[in-house]
Amino acid sequence: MLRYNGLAISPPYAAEVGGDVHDSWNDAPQQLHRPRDFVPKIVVSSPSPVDLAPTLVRKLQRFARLEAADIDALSAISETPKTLRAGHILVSEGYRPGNVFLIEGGMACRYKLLPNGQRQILGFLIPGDLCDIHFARSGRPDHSVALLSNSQIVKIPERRIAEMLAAHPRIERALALAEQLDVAILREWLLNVGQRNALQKLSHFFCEMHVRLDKIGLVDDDGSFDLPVNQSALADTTGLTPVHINRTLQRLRNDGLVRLHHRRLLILDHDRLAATAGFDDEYLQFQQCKR
Amino acid sequence: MLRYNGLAISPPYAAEVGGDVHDSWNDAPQQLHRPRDFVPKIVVSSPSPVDLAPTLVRKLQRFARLEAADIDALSAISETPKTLRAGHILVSEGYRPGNVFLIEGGMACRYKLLPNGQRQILGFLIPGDLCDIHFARSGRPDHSVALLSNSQIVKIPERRIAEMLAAHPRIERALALAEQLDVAILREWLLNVGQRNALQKLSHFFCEMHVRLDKIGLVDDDGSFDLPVNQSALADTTGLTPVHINRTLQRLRNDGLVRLHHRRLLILDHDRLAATAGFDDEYLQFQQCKR
DNA sequence: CGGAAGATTGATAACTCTCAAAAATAGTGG
DNA sequence: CCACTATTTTTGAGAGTTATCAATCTTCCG
Repeated sequence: MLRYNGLAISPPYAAEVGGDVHDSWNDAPQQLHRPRDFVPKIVVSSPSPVDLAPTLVRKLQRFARLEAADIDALSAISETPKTLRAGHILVSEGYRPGNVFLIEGGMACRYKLLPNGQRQILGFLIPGDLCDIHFARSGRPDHSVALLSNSQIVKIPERRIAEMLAAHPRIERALALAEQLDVAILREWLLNVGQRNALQKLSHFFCEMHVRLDKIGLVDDDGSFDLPVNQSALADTTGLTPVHINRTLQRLRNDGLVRLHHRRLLILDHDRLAATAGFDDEYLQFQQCKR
Repeated sequence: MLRYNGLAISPPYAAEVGGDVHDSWNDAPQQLHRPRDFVPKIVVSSPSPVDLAPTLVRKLQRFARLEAADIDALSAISETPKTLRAGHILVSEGYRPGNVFLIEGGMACRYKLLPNGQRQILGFLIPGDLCDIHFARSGRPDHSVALLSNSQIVKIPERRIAEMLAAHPRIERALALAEQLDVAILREWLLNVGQRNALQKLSHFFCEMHVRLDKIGLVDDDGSFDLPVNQSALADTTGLTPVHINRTLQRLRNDGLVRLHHRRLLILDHDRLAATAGFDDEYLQFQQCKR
């Protein structure tokens, strides 16, 4: 039952169990294992002063009709992103971050650890996602956030966020709605982990990431996208075991549904994948401004 | 794997699979099974005009320092509660409710259904809980809410809620924080269902309900409280099977930890229960105004 | 090339599920 | 108030999915 053997818990997470990371922004990368290169496939954002936080603006426009002043404000709070390495811990459970982080490129995940080292991944943060308005405003975070790949991260001081929200109610509303979507995803995950079998869990996760990344233009024409996870991370996402993930992955591969190689997922037959998952993207369609 | 045999899905839920309930406020009770009496043990609220929505005010005061005007506003929107029967569906997935419901007494649960009838319970609503600000403001609900026991429910039109929130930012903030707590609970549930074994899952759920109900004064001196669930509901809460819940419950009982009788849970040894669950109530302590 | 992390495989165990039936409990109606 | 019925709880046996353990192979990076 316990799984604290170096497989499930990669060094950066294990290190944190007794750690006391506060603001690791300028730290040298913490991970002991080899860093994986972040290959910005679609978003080739070498951010220029005129095009700051493009991912955030694009995302929020799905939830509210932003005006020029709003977009200016968003640009004003967005510093140039900094590239942090895979394994970097943005938010550590119990320690008030004091900052909000914006994922400009790359990927991160929320997770909780059990005292014995078991890890449950609670969600994935993709470009445009903010982490975390509420950590900053209230209490200590009840979970941690770490980078899955080398990622471009914008750090925004808590105070500037607060000022912006106060001055721009449309942004505040858009963020609140965006968060509602995150909660809807969380609910679907509970259903996924609680009720479906291994094959369904894994394929459902793949379908969800496909839809989410497709919305922000990170899926290639051939239906492939970056998914910087190893099989342990998939295990901690679905509540399964790395070994069982391996075997389930093989089934999906042999059935001609997906291929996961070089931290990229290729969906070969989207319809059949969705069918085996029992996937219905309705819960992801929550947004105010449909186009 | 499938479980659509009358055990897991009680009639009211099964009936809803193909149903189209919108506003069932004045409907005759929908459930086919025998209604369970709601015995208001602690809250003996025969609500008088001067003491409306006491549960909501008390709850929100945990999250913000409300002033007299705020409390007046809360009283103003609160009609006299109506007693609805166990099984009543307050919110039905996909159908915009148009109202917000306040649980004044009794208990309800959020849940999602799979096409084959499997049900995952997503959370419990206890007195003082509101359901659901966000359903009203945006999109269609992605899950349903049903009463677990005969309950006293206040119906509040969407528009009145919106007006109140606009006029009383402290209330809005308190509600937002209250919702953050709900999300923290949801995250802990995902950890629970994903990573713990049957014994831990069940005892963790019991610990959580104990803390939540204790905060609002619904736990007796002897450590017992109303928990209007059958073993199928516990199964759908934890992602287990009714049969396995039964056996796990027996273990807890034989170990002298809890007794569940007449829809009341008696915790015999709180410390040992928390120990077997690996329960840490930190995630439930999220609140702005500690006293 | 060397070493570490990750993926894969095989054998075995364990937890949890399924099925089916019996016992107990609670609400219904005469 | 008692019999009657539906629901819920309990039990047993057996099956199945998933976990565990341990070794090997592969890949990646320095």
